[in-house]
Amino acid sequence: MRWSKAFIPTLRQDPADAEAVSHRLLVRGGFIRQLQAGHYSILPLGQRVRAKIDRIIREEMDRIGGQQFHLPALHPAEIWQKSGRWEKMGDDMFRLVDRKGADQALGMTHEEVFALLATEVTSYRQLPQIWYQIQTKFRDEPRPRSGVLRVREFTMKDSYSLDLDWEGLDVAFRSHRDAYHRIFRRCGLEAVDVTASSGAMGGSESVEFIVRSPAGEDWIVTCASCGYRANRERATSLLDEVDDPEEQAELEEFPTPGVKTIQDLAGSFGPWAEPRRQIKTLVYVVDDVPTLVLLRGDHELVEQKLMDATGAVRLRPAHPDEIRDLMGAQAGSLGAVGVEHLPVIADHALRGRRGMVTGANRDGFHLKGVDVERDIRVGRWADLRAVREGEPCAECGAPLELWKGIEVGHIFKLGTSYSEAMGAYVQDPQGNTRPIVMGSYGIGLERTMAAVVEASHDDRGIVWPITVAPYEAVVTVLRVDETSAREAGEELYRRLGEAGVEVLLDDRDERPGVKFADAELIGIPFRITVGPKGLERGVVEVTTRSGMQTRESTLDEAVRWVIQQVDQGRTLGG
RNA sequence: CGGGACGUGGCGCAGUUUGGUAGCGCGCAGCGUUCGGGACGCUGAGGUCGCCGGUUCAAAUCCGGCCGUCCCGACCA
Repeated sequence: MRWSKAFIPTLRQDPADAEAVSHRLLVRGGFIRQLQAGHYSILPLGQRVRAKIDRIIREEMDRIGGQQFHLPALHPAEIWQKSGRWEKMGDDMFRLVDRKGADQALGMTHEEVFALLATEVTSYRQLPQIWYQIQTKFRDEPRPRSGVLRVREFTMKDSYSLDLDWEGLDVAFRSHRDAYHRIFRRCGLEAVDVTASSGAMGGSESVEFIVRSPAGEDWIVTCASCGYRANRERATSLLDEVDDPEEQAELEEFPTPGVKTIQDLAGSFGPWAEPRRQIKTLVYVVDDVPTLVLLRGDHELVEQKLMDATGAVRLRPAHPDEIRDLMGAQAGSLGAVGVEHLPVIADHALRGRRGMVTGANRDGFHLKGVDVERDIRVGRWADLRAVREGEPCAECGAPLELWKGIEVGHIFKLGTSYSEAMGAYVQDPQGNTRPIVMGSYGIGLERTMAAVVEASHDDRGIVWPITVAPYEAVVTVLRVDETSAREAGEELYRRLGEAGVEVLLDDRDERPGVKFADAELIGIPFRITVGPKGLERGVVEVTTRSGMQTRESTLDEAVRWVIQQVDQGRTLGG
């Protein structure tokens, strides 16, 4: 491609709306443009990058026996009603009505459609199967953000495994896990697999692939000592020693005027009211049922854990007026002591605690001497609290680390819920009819592209790994008005192209600074610079984008070297 | 959905407080001089000031409503 003919709209200044590095650089470099919040046009450079990621994914999916499909993006409501997700997906699903008045949905994921196709698999002899597609997904995200990291319309590789039994699913799950590691490694990413919550997907077990980045939205807990790693939605840690008083204390109400927060209370009274001696009482509406959620005063709730523990589909904090109606007091003076009319779910950290402090359900009053088991009717115990940095690992006791990352992939063990819902059964060797055991596996392509930028850039711009770079080399011609330079550039361009190198010829009539800055911004791995001055001495320059080292060589040697480097680089991680 | 900020040529911004001719830098077009790290001169094109309504002799500017975008919190590839 000749740069003079290419549509590569680079920007000299950072776009005003872009905060995240990948957003900033992908817009500045002319890879993407926004149409509306959460919807981006992929420009030619971005398309080339995505096509490379697409290809790597297909190679690795095919390697584990995957077969590629292409399914509709518009679905009849019936299939979603059948699986129960027409309701469950709520506002996240784009819905529309066709001219006949039939309800339609834009696909957020394709368990239903694939399970429907799986009804044509009728014998265990046809199993296992791995089916996949690379296709557009639509999710009406409440808050799209960070450029292409979180959008409402995106390309996903989704695959589905079909097996006779759970042992088969284990195999499919493991091969996907291995394939995902290869995919991300080939994209130049270091992705960590962590145990995660299954969320709206349902199922028994799930693993996320996370790339470390400050632009990420997931908090990850890892242990350097034993290798434990989990999303904070699932992570646990050891609790510190409890130093409650031995003897039973009397329950006693005491005035706490003006006290609204855990901190207020701790500050106004002695050590017996410190946060870890308090019971935090939250009111949540769990699938329309108001519920008290209890945590230790210094602990923070993870809402996903509450959803997982209750199996809830919808969860929200109660509104202030609801709280007043239910509890007779405002947030700040709430407690679960004596509460009979609401379900109470409590975090494990409160088990067996005594001498605790909590709200009295009377504004300006609290209770002390609370014995959790004696005074509170806990309907259910669960792990609800957020792990904090430095807490001891539950496996080995070493201090845990907490960091932010981007979720580029997620794999789920689904089980039989979708096959049962859609009627996908096979006969086993004994002639019994059994539901197909399914797994579901996803990778976000544009998000992967953005994650690469997040992980690989410098103050000049993007540093693409060769495997996903839009072009592998750029020939930068200085002084296109000078015949010698122009002809040498054309020759380099031709020879590299003939050798199969994806090469861009910067034949624009621009000053050197502009050309260098653009080539570095869009992150082409190798640059050959041709100018009249060098040519007088018979040399060109070869610059490596990562590290920005430059060396002089003859034209022949430069061609040879770049071809060799590209060949080597393409096999990265493969 | 809660909180904050913003909306003025393709991009980045000033002008709004105190109503009165729509401006700057970059980019773009033409010509010339330059050109191995984002050149310079001259000439020129390009704007419903997010939208609707109100106040006023007069609105980018004041008032009301709506829409859009970004950031922070709850959701996911």
